[in-house]
Amino acid sequence: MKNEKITSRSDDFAKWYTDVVNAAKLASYTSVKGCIAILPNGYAIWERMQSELDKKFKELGHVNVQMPLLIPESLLNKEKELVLGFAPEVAWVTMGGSKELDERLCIRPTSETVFCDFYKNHVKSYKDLPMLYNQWCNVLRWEKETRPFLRSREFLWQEGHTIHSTEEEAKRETKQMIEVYKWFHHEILAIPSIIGLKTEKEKFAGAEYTYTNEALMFNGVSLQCGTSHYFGQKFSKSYDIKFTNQNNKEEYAYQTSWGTATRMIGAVIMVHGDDKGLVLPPRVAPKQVIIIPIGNDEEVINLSKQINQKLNENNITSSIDLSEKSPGFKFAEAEVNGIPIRIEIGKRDLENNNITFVRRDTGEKIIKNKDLDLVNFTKDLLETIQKDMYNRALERRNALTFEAHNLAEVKEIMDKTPGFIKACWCGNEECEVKMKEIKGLKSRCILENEKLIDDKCAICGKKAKELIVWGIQY
RNA sequence: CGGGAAGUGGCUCAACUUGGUAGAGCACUCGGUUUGGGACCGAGUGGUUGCAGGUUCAAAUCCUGUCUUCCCGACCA
Repeated sequence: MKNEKITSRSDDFAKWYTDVVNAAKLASYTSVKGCIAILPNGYAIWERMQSELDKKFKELGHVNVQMPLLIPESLLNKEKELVLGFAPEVAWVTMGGSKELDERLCIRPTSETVFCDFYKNHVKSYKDLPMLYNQWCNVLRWEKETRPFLRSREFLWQEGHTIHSTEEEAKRETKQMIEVYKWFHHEILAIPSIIGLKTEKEKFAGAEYTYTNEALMFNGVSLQCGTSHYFGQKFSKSYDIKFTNQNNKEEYAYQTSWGTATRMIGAVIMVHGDDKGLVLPPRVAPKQVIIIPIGNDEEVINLSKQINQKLNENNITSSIDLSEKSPGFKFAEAEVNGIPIRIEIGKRDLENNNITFVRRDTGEKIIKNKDLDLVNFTKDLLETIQKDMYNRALERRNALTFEAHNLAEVKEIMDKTPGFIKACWCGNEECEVKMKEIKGLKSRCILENEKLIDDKCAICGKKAKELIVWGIQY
């Protein structure tokens, strides 16, 4: 008897998604709209993501700091474009105890302003630069429609804020960090994302330009998974951040910021999950192996414990399910939780000198002699699963990536399925607005290194300037 | 923010139309038998019906407001 029903992914994708979040115990709703409780299973995934990203950030010279949660209104107001961009979704603190505050404080939706305020007082000389700061924190944005992980009001993220003495160095940082996000998605999350510039209309408020990392979910809907912004001297001029350069002249500093959030957990679910629940890529799985002994036979339990210990001693995260549940229950639970490899050991195996490996991604059962080279076999299998998951996701993305040469073709594609649609664009915002009329299509990003597929804009027919990937988004 | 649906033990739902003081399955606890795809038998624990107010002798049930969730749309740095 099933106690956790998961709606089929093909019947109702949205329902399937929330069913998986619940069944895998990743998050739970709370009494505040858009503020979810991230449960141990969900948080463990976030910790794996943090640990991989944090390591990479530090390798590249970044250090972690923690800035305040509250931002005085006057400070926020210094950068006009940023204020205009964020104003509709900012929450305010107006009272301190029972006393009304002289100046209201905003709960950070992002921390450019606070970092600028800090840099203003701490950047004196070119010798102080660059400062490569990052913080792991929560932010609050008063979203109207919320969904667990994908769009919540409060969410966890990291925001890097760097400040440099030259334009060139800051631009290099911007590009480098979007490449980090791409690397992370491809190598760790097994998600074949694409990166490119946002159009003027879609870029971050206050940025000179924005790079984005865009992933395609199983149902063909896009999800922005990480952005990296080049600010040039825009913020440093608004916040008066000057340094003395090598020629003893005052100069405004050059800045960047980049961030990615718990939304990536949603991406992992929607790219890899199936009707049985979550499927985790081994490199981000908090538990890579679960051992399920069948029956209470002493020999079975002992062998299970030995295997568990050996795997853990060799940097494979393994655990053993010794609960009183029936084997079938344990199998189903391991599946809903997305654990990449399940090892089954029962009397039947022992009699034949076997242990059974089961892949979560394919369901394939692999029966091996129990004297196999356990550690190397498991490591290889985990790598195979990681690679296969990436390739399947890539195949799916390719199958949902289309080219269109005019609006009629765009409509025809969208009538069948959403996806990434490559089409040329003249650079005019009016054409973006027009495209949006087709089921809400927006430009995801500009493809920089691909040849134009047309010399005309697919929307207005004027001279094409860019090749754009269009899509609908979460 | 507009349109629609729904909130009843941890979960899924019944009782609501026709007001009379809440019931089932699963989960949980205990005992026993089991264990290769979500085990079985027996005995228990647990809710005053999202929240607030109103009508009434009496409200899960009728009315008003509000909050939360889901779907569609708008918005989404």
